[in-house]
Amino acid sequence: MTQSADQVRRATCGELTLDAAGQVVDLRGWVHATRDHGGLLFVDLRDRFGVTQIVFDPHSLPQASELRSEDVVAVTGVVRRRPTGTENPKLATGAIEVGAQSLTVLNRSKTPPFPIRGDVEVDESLRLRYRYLDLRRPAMQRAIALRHRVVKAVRDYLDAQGFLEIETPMLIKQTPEGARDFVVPSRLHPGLFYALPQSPQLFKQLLMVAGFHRYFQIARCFRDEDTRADRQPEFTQIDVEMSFPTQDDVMTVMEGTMAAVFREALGVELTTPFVRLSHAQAQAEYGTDKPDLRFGMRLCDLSPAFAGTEFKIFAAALAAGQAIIGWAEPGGAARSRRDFDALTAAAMERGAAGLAWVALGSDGVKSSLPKVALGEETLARLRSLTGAGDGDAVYMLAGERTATQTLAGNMRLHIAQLRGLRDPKTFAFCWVVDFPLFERDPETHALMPAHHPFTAPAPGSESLSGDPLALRAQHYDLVLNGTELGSGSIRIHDPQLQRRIFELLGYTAQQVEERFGFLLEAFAYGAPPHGGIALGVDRIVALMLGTDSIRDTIAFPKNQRFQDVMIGAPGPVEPAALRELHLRIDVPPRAQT
RNA sequence: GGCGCUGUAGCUCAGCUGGUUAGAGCGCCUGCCUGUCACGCAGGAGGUCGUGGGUUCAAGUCCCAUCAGCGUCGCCA
Repeated sequence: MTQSADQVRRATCGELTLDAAGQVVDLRGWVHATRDHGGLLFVDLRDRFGVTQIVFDPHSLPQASELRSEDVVAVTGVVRRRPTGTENPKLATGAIEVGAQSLTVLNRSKTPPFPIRGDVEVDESLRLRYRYLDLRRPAMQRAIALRHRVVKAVRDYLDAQGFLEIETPMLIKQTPEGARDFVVPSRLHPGLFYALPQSPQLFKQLLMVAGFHRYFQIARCFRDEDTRADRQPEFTQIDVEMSFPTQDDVMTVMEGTMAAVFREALGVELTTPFVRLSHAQAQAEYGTDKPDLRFGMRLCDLSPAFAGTEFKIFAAALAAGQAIIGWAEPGGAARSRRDFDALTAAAMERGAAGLAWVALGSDGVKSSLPKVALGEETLARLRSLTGAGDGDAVYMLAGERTATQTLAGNMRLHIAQLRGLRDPKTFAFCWVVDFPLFERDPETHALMPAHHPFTAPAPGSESLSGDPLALRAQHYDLVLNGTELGSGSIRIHDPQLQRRIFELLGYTAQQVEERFGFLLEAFAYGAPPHGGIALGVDRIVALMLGTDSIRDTIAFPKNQRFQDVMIGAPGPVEPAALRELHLRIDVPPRAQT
């Protein structure tokens, strides 16, 4: 009965087909399901590669009746064609089964706290508590495998384009600007601290100074910010930097990278080059700097259509120098009064004073606007400006231009959501370019970089003269389906220009020397013009999966409060460790958990 | 830190205006079953109703506090 070792083939649970019929195989895996028929026992054996049905004869292998879900076993047996009519087309291995000759239980499993089979919704905190079991479930197996293929496609593509993958340090120095740093005490240098990198930004620029020409890294980044739904204290970026590029060069490389990623990992062909929008155009037509281009409903300025209007609210807004922003919803005329009221309420929840609408129904025009405001001429202009036709609805919001565009952009997304236009299987990429170089902090009114202070001004803005807010930057964002995947820029390589930027941002010469002296010094030794970008891996994978949560793309994520409930992190450290580090804990009692 | 939603069996959930012994499906345990694959059939175990206090003759249900989870806003140059 027993086979000698060289006749037994090790196989995975996903590979056996009719071609293997007659072979004696050795399968190892987890007990996925058992179906005990008394005189006959079926066990679905599972590993990462699939599921294979094992058939036991309980008379010859009585211990098979003891098998339970998630036990780990080794089975040898003969691959055979299933009896006609009992094939399972849902299974890749469904044409065959393995008639068990021997069974070894390698390890028993307790009953799992939630089902491994199927994609049953389970409370996320429980999943994270038992992440190693959650990861066995099909959805997470798919997600982690997809993530692997994404990263592999990035490496393969960039390698072929002449990029070198270079690691940069995790223990670096605190930078007072930007997000809060995670901090690591130094034992050898009492009282001093390392910081974990928020990104490898300065190191990749130094790698360009070092002449590596094209660098990338799948880089872990750390930010000690407050919690947010779609945020993790550590996350992963595809970090890229190039020497001597134009903005277009960087964008072209990233378009190729994304095309390779979607082709290799998902089997989806992207159309390149991606759509490019100026920052101003994105704001005007979509009310955001990360537009969702899966659907239309572009915003437009309807102020001209209401010049001289008798509708007091619009007239007052226009007189105050404000704008009327509108957009058309195809098919929107079919909405009921109740629908329009609900949309109005949604707009007001978002901060609008109200929402005006016009339904261009085939049986006549209905509107929230008074008749005096909707003459033939006004209607004609609404149609021509928004592109609305019969059967469509036009919406209008009045107020301060930028805020109203933002609000309208919000409502545009809301309506698209209601209509199911935000299809997770459609991938609409775009670039947003021509960003301003600086913004003003709304509270302190301090000038701050729109991207970061290493971003080069656009041609025409290099002199840094005039209104700083009017300066443009060689800064570009990659956006997918209304989500920002990442930001990049051409960097400053001229130490004089870099110093002037720091100066404009309000740094003293001493601060610049302390924080960025090494960078400016490096630039003094023949720094090549350079530029790059960083894209969020977690987000890319989440969008490819159609999930809202980047936690579903990370094997061992932190929960919403940035804790790992499985290993219990963060946790206290031994008093001896604190003494060695010359640290004393001084936590107010209420802040202790 | 603010606001909102949710905590009932191992899991997913139901439980009305307060009223007998708190239910369902799945899972788990036992038995039966030779072609199932969401196997079937019969039986069974399993609950401090998040925690503490209050109102009431009576609280899973009402009130207060608190903890936890989720979501959201501030924050993320």
